[in-house]
Amino acid sequence: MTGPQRRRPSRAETRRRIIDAATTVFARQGIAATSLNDIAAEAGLTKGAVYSNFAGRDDLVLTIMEEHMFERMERATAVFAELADLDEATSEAGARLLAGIDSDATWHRLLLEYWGLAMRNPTVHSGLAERRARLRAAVTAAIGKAAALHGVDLPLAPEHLAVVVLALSNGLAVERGVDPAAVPPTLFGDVLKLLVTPTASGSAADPRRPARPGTART
Amino acid sequence: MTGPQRRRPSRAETRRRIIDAATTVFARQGIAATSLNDIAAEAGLTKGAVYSNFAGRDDLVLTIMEEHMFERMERATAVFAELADLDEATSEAGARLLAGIDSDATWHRLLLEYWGLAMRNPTVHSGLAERRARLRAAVTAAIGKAAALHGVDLPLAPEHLAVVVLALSNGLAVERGVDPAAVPPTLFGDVLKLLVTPTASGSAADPRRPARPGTART
DNA sequence: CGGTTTCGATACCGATCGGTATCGAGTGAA
DNA sequence: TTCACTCGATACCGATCGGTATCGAAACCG
Repeated sequence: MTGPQRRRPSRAETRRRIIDAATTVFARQGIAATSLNDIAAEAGLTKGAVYSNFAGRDDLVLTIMEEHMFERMERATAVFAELADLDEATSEAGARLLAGIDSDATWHRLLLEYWGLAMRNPTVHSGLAERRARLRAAVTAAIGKAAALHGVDLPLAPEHLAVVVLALSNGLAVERGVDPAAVPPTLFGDVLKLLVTPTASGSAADPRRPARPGTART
Repeated sequence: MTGPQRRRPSRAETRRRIIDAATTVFARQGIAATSLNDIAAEAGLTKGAVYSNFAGRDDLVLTIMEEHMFERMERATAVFAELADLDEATSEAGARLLAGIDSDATWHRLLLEYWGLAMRNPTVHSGLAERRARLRAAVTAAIGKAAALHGVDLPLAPEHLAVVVLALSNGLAVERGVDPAAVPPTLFGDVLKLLVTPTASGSAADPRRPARPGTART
């Protein structure tokens, strides 16, 4: 006996092959420049297989982005690991975030292109907003936890700090894509350190406190 | 006499109408989703007029982005105006930058989409890199000038601070596009303040510098 | 084994794309 | 007034798009 050899791949296998192929081609060409034929060809299948497993192009794109966003959120919280020293924690987190910018460069491109779609499509926008809010909440929690661990008074609210970290992650990815030399390896960590270090004049989020008297010039 | 009435618009006029129309349609639909017919129709012309004034679609796109980048660079340096008080300067700069994020929201979308194209097209990439380097230099100079004016020792090198400001501008634009409520109006200014305020433990970018002894300054 | 269902390949559709060839009206100079 | 030239409208091209209809083989099931 040759065993229970499948003559036809299971539906789940086919679907996964399509998703993986689409991910590959999206990373190579971008979402807008990729046709269903490109995806099917990459998967060694035809358009028929795609339409048998997905409602259409939009459905396929949405599925892929959802999956990647889910996978990515889990890693995002792991960045703010529990380290004993605050300086080490910030520089380490910064290093990991910058490393993520490089290793997930294609992902950043995809996300920003998807963001562009979301800006013009309410349905896509609401989906992205929901995912993004969840990611923001996760990062916020991780930051708050790390701050409590090191017993530091953050000059910014954890939720605001989370927004800044996410913004920097995307923004620095853009700058690094344009000119890698413009974004030195320690920059993210340096900025992080400044953002978590309490100032002599108190919280920046509480502007009622007077400015530093030493530098006051009229 | 009815005067020297032009029976046919000048070439420059037609070219400008096309550029303006393309800018409008790009802002509405994005670059990738806009066809030459869309542009021509918006301008009240036809494809023939476009091909008579531009080498092709890519040439038109490049022309528009170049023009906008040039216009934008001039405004970027004006953000760091000369204000007497440092706190006021940072919050004012932050407010202007955030206002720019809102008012130029469509521009940010266009720039990020163009960035996505540049990531996959070496020619576009080099052009964008050159423009971006110039913008970075301009912001760097403006920051250095403002720092000197206020007599403050920046914890980060002006050129690095410029990169962070540019990154935050794009990154916060993304977050604000997803969820405006996630980016409070004072956030940019608050972050800026933290980034220009010397820390008690010394400069993060230049650890050799000793801790700041009070307000003493060279 | 046989009838039914599933699934993906194939062929095909209308629409639209960027780009080109052509042509006629508008234009400036002789 | 004439003539060479400019410039944009028009018609058209091949290619390609997302999507659909169909059909045969494999798989499932009683």
